[in-house]
Amino acid sequence: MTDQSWDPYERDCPTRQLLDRIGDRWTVLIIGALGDGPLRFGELSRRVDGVSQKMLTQTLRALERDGLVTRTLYPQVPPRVEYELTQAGRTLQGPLGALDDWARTHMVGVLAAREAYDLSV
Amino acid sequence: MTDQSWDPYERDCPTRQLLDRIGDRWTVLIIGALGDGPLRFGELSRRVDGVSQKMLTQTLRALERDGLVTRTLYPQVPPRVEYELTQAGRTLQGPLGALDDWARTHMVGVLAAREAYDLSV
DNA sequence: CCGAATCCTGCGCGATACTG
DNA sequence: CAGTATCGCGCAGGATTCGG
Repeated sequence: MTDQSWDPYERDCPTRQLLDRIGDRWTVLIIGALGDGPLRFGELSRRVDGVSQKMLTQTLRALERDGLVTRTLYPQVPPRVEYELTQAGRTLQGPLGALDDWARTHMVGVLAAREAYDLSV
Repeated sequence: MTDQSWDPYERDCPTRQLLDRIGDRWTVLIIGALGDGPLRFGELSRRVDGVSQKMLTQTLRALERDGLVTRTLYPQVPPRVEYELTQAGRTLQGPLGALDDWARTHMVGVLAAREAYDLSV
């Protein structure tokens, strides 16, 4: 063994792969919105304020592709589609919830630090 | 009170603010790299594989501005600068570590689901 | 109601070159 | 070693329009 105790962030490490996947503006918010149970397309777009139809569709497709969300089409007219977290998707709720808690606790301080810094410049 | 149990993701909620802040390719990796203790600029750029000088500087400045990282200049030649997590910055290690653990456990499955999905299309 | 397809723009970010 | 300055492209993603 070497004395290298730190495993560096290589380009293809799991952390990077996850970041590439959820590191956009909408994925985390959509997973959060689905946390309470299945939602229809329209309900989702209302809960995630400001998301465009295109990005909502695109993000949901990606989540479905990765096995984190299921898409269920009820063949009726008008069409009804429901999205729901899979088992795997639900395992993300914990880590994401921790981030959410951090945000509620610390973001005020961060914003204050930012203002103070700007004044000092 | 209303029967509205869900607090929607308004444009300025803490979650969104945090996401706007750490939702880029480098911030999370840099905080992770600083988790073991202070590091110099050059050490950081070696640990975070692929980060450009520009993005490393830029991200570190933003972290300093938000009170998550301190920058210490040792006036000697050649110059020596060390970056270190602040108390507030260290409180992020928990939530970020949880995400990291998730990635190590589940990303393989996600990648597999993705491949399966692509084949089925 | 739920999407797909197209067009168009901003700016994130990498590459490169230069300072103290 | 640790930055700053400038240029330029790629592409995420918003607006809009059309289909089932």
